[in-house]
Amino acid sequence: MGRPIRTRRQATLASLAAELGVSRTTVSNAYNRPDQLSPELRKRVLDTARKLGYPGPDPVARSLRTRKAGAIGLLLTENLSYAFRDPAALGVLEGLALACEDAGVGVQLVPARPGEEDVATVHRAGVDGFVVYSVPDDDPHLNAVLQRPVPTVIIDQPVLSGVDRVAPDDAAAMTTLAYHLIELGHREIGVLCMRLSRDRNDGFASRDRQEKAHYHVQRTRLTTLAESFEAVGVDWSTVPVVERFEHTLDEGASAARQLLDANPQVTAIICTSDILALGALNEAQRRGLRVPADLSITGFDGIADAERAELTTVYQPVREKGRSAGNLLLDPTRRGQGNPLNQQIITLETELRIGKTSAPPRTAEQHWFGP
Amino acid sequence: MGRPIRTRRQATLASLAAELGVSRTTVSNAYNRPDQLSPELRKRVLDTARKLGYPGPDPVARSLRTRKAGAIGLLLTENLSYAFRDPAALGVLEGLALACEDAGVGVQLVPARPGEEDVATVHRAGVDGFVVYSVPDDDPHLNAVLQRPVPTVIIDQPVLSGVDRVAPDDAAAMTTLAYHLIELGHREIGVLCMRLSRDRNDGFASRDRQEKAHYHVQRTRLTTLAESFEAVGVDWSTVPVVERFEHTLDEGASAARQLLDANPQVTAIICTSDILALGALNEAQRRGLRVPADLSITGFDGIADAERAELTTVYQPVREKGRSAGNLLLDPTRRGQGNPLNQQIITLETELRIGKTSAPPRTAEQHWFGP
DNA sequence: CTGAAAGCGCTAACAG
DNA sequence: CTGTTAGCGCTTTCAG
Repeated sequence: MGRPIRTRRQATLASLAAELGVSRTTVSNAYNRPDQLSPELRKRVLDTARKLGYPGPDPVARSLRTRKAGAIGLLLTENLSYAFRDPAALGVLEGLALACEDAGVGVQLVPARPGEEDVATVHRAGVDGFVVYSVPDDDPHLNAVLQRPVPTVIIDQPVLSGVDRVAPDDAAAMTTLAYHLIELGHREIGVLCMRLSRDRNDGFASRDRQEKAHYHVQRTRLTTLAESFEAVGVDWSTVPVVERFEHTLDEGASAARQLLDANPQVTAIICTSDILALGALNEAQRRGLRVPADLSITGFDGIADAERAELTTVYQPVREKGRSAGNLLLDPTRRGQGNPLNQQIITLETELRIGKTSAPPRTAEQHWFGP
Repeated sequence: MGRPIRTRRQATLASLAAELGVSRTTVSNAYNRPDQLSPELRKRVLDTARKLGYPGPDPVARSLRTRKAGAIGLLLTENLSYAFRDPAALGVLEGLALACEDAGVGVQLVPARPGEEDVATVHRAGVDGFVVYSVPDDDPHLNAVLQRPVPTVIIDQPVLSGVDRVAPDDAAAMTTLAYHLIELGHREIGVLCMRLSRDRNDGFASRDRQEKAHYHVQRTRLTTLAESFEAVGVDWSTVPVVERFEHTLDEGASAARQLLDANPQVTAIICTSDILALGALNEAQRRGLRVPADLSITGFDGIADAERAELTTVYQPVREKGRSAGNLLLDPTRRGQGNPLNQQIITLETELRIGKTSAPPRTAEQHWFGP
């Protein structure tokens, strides 16, 4: 028999059908609807398939026909190395993967390089929907996703008309945290935050920069903080806010160093993430500052390491964020998306977790509002 | 104009061409080969596209035509929650993602539920290749992947004829580690290992079970260990090996507890992963055992937390594993895969890292082989 | 620079 | 239970 030996993918559903002398439908049914043909015939089909080296229906062709790719795309901020090191981001990814796994749907990480205009990757992704997580609100990739005629869920992004959204109430959470510190008596504070925009600025962030930040979460946390403290008479323009582009313990430490060098009077450092706070903790220790006696430090996110360190922080259910987003996307009852009237906004609960890194400042009198 | 308002995806390349009065080729070129038509015409095409709500060429149809999906599939062991919590697995994922990002290719996490025979997810994944990482060697999903007519790279799996493979030399690494302990004088040892097969067995693992383990890495590490110690007169059948299905610090601790309760005489616990070792460290501390004075503990992998704890361990470049696998898959010069003669086997370097958790046993004389 | 022709490989009615 | 008929939406020679 002169059949080619190693020319893969020479066999196709049609050629198999021809070889067998049956119709394409029958072969298709052998794979997709076993109940639609006799077991014997099915066996014959499958056996011949094996003999011919036919690997089963081509997934892409099937997707084109059925209009289902069997995967959803995940658009993450910038370099993946960051995403894979950040526990909060990982939690989201895990939650999403779990939801998709339950539905037998794949999760495709769509490469989205920062600077490049290679929005093409978004256009080329064969997926049934997108989840967009924590990208700057002016990211061209986000725009490209919105262009695609598939349902999209955004996580931790500003509300967009007609687009489902999952996020905690960052503003409320931050307000609660702020008042925790305010009630303890802190008025001289400093802030550490993550990158505010796509351009790198490792150092103090002006109020203008804070308000114009393109990372929605950071912007919200900062402006909420400002409002809370201004409500009790603190002039926000005097509050030092140090920004870091990279999100690591070391950068948190160096940011704290920069902050404390310039503002030794601060009694509390509020960080917009646990990672930064943990780094700040290291720096405090290095300087011989006792926490919380000499300095209070707070985080945000509630990652495992924070709990271990008994950090005062805001816990947010990161895994739940991913899972909700996945469920929203996969929910078969929610057809007709893109319709503003049918938009879902899911707000997740957060929880202030008071650890051992916050206490009244040494010199200030306390302001108790309670009994 | 009676155009439907919200019936998404009504516009197609063909309808756009018709509307414009040009050929489909021209429209296609407007998107894929801008240099093949005048800027004016291109602009007109794009403008009309926007007006008609045409979102650009359909990715799936394009994939069918070009025979390129623009993504590679990743088959991971079992539940993702495990993969996303294990630093070694994450390193692999990160490395792979990095390599793919550089090539503008997506990474699709293919859901592969443990027990289920839902190999369908593998058959349905529209990808240009697969990376398989650390699944049991009898996993049906692996088989399904091998069936697909696309290139595949396996990581940390037994060598398979004609399939590219990336892995460290686990045997050599474990031998080196074993001799480190042997030279220190340890003869009474115990072992903690990860799951050996798909069936759960939290407890002692018989030698038979060790040798028949379906997780290649675990099997290799254990059998190598056995050989090394038998070479210096230790009867391996007397060496307690405790297995754990879940891979967490707590399970490591509980495994150590089980081991030490039954075998208080051991002077060293060798763990097949850092996580287990770190858990064992916790348990030692809980019992008031000093490490390494009273008990030596070693890990395997070289994750960040191990370094922080100054654990004696074997470092392996996990990120590099993922990256090499990705590069192998994406290398355009390596066509004609599946050919045994063209098979690539990449062996990664490992490094014994002696930390502060290994020292001579208290009571034994030391056996120096050196000067 | 543009168009016509020819499928990529498959599934989904709808009849028989 | 099986076959016929029609595309899914796109790219790509190859001529003009």
